[in-house]
Amino acid sequence: MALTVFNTMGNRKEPFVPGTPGKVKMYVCGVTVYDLCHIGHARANVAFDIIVRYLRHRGYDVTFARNFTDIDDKIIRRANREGVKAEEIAKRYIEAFYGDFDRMGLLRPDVEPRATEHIPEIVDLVNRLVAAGKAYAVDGDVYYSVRGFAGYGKLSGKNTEDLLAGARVDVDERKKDPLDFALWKSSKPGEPAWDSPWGAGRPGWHIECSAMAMKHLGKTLDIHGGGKDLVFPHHENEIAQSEGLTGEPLARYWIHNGFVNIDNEKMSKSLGNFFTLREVLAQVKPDVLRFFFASSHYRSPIDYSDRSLAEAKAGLDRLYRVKEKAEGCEAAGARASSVPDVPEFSALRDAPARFVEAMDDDFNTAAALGHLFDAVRALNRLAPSDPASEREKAAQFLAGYAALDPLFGVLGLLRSPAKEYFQLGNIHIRNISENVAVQSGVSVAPGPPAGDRPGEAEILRRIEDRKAARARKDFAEADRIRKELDAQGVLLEDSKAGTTWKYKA
RNA sequence: GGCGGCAUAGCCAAGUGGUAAGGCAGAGGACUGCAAAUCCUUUAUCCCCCGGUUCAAAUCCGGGUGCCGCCUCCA
Repeated sequence: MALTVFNTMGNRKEPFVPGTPGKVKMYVCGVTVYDLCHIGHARANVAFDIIVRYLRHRGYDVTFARNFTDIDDKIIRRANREGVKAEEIAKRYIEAFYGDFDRMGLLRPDVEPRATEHIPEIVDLVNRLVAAGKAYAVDGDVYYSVRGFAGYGKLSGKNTEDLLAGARVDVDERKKDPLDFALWKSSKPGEPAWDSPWGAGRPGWHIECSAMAMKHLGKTLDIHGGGKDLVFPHHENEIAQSEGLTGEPLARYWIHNGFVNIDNEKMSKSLGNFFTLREVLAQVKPDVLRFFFASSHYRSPIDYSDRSLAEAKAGLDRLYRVKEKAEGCEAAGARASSVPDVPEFSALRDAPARFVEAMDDDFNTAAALGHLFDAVRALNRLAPSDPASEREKAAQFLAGYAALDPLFGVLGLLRSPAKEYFQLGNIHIRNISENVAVQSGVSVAPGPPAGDRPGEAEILRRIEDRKAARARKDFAEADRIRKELDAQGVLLEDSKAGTTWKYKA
């Protein structure tokens, strides 16, 4: 079986064949650091995180690069508004980015180039484009001549005539052609600036990616990714810049993720209908968001709502319950044996192969999850109600779980111990987000009233009380205690091995 | 105006020619002192509508309808 990916270039699925067998050079467009990340950014980054994890699972040696755009008009505007330096804004939001995305369990890229650290490479690239007659300088600005690049529009399926007809932007008089775009922008007094052959200025938005991709990964990438909104003009322009110079394809495969919608409309800064990652993480654990993203295909739009998050949480709970049981078996001293070779457990035994089959089909995480749930049902049949006394079942259960664990890992799920997932309140999370909110001047929706819940010591004491009541068959008292805790957001669960507890929401 | 995508049960969501995965919610049963969890059974005679191709279509073709995205900074 072969991995196939949907290539935006050509709009179809193709067998995945990297330039060098076994190696994948991947560049994903990162964020412009002028504000906190929203869940749209989260989706994009989770999508590519899963792609990287899967490619590695498949045995590829992946070099993953993702940039920070740390200089641009929006950063400068914000800096002016706050009366601080642009680099300070960039620094603040890069830190915030890590704060949010490390919690999401996103792999750190192997290379994380920043535009401001590649000015010489950018200037050099612009210089060569000018020398090649592909670009021209006017009053300190440098523009790319779109008409001089025959392939313009091949990624987005546009042609230059239609683009002109549909142009909604005021034409800059200094451009030779309305379609031309800036490679280098001259700076106004007080703006961040770097020296260049055309005077003081800063890079245009698109050129940094061309320069950085070329420097760190070479002329042709295996995968170039980003959100759907980057197809035009960003990636189209990158192609013009890079291929205009090298004459070789910028990327073999172009992968673009779909949007997060709110009420069926694209979530975006300009529409104002967005939630920051931070707000969301104040209310649900990072895994819940990851599960939510993984339950749809990465190219489909997904509608974000309280309900969809709640459903994601319910589904994820089911998976964590399996992990909880595995931890229970381990704690009881069981060691993995093997899954019984009978048809009843075929879904479990076949899970790794089915998972790969689904993921090979353009990273179909939704189908892959379906197979994992099938496997979980089979695995639950092996679950011992008391691991300490059912040694054989416990050993078989552990064997089954061991087969699934790496697959969950590919999706970045079940990263926490189950005890933590079920028993950790999110008080600490609220504190973190509130602190950062103060720093960045961004409001954060209050999380659930986690502070009202009883702590572990208190809960264990009540469990002991209830145990005593049950021992003397005083079920009215036992039920009263359980209901009381239930009302406080704590769920008690009895089993042969004893009583355990979980926070409900 | 140009280009592209989507429409599957109460909700979410896979499925691109062979007779509807999975999750959530719901119903019944088993287990349990009772719950919860778990297991078993069950919930779309049918995949927006109308034509067509085919032995066979949710899946292909044509025509509608509805929704969305890009064409402007944007994951």
